[in-house]
Amino acid sequence: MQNLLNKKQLLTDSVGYLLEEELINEMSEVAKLRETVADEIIIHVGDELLMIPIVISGSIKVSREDVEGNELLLYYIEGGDTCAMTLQCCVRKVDSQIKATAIESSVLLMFPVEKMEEWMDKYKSWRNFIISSYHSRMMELMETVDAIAFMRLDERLLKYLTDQVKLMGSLEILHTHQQIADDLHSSRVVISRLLKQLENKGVIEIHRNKIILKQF
Amino acid sequence: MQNLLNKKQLLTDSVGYLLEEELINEMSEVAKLRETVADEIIIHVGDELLMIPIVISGSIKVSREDVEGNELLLYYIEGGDTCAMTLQCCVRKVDSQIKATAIESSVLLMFPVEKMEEWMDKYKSWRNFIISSYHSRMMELMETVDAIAFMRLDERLLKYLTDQVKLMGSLEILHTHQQIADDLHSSRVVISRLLKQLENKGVIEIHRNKIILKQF
DNA sequence: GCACGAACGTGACTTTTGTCACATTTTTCT
DNA sequence: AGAAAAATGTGACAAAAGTCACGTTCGTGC
Repeated sequence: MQNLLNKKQLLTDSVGYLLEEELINEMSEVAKLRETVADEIIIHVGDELLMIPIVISGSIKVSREDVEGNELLLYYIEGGDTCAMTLQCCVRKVDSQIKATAIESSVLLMFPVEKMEEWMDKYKSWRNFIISSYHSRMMELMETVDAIAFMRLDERLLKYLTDQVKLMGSLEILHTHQQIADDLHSSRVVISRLLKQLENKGVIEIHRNKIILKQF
Repeated sequence: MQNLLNKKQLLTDSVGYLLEEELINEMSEVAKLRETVADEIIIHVGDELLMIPIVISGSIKVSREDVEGNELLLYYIEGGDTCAMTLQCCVRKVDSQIKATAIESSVLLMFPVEKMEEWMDKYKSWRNFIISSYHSRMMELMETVDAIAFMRLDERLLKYLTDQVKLMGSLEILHTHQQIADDLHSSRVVISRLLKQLENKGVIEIHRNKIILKQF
């Protein structure tokens, strides 16, 4: 019971301004709580998707990974949002095309597909929520396409750093050069080189496992 | 009256297997017919979106374009499909982020946003149609991301040519090297060079304004 | 303290892609 | 036919990014 009240509170705090109380109540009843630590992988490429997550707090990184292990960051999902794409993957019983990783300790609530489909019919607010989620993801994906297609790697790197700062609300980026290289689908050596250039320009400070953005 | 029956027929033929008759009837009443010739631009970047198209026949090319005139093909929309993204753009009164071009003479039916929102509440089949459209576009966008991020230009070029062949149902690709360069966001010289390599390998034949794919 | 591994720095070189300049061919328009 | 425009071919060069090899620094655990 405490648990149920707890879930309702989490939902009210994160998506209460979007969804009506009756729906929140229904959601509280079927939600499964999942807590993650930083760097925990939530969904692997090829996973069968049985439940759909809503992010309550924290941040999730969604990335693409091909057969050869190439990786590329697509977008982030923050508190109060969901990855609606998983819904259709679920319905169509398609395995996950993406990898989802918590980039900080996060709280998720997981919902069964059947309920989500039921809510689509029953609640207008839910429909708006899902469509809006699709739209946001789509826009973010377009931004990613823009970056890969039109920007040079040094520009993408700077964008990555500022995005990270905005997301985490801290000027300190706690990543190794290798991790950044993975997210941008580049190599460690190249990223180190470009970071050094940014340091020489006075834009960042490089420390072990940490980069500090000096001008924002 | 003839016109109305005509629209109903077009809708039945293209999306009749997805949407119920009552909805098709409603759609026929508000649809505006739009016919395009090949290479006609249907939506420019920055256009205010007032109506949402459903492609009845033909093929539409959706591409991204940034301020400096850089261009990149994102995906195609074929008969029986829609660009659901425009719906949300419409609702939120956001200007178009993409350019849509007919790649052959095509027939579209245009619908007002208000009706589309109304149908979202009223018809389950419409909801599925829209969600499914979002999902397909998302998947295609991911494939594009994969291509830009993980493939070399020669591989992307070959993929572009085979995609084109599949789409148009003809082994003859009626494009100039410049057009291909634009779609892939590269330069004419580079594309000419890579095409010549493909010709030397026996994969294609190069003619003026035309490329013939020899092995598929 | 020392060994070890992880993270980072760096020079030399290669591959991929883009750019420039100019030649050639084909089509279009008088 | 002849001029102009569009499409393509090509060599030389430059820039961006990736790769390789190896060195250095830093922190942890024994």
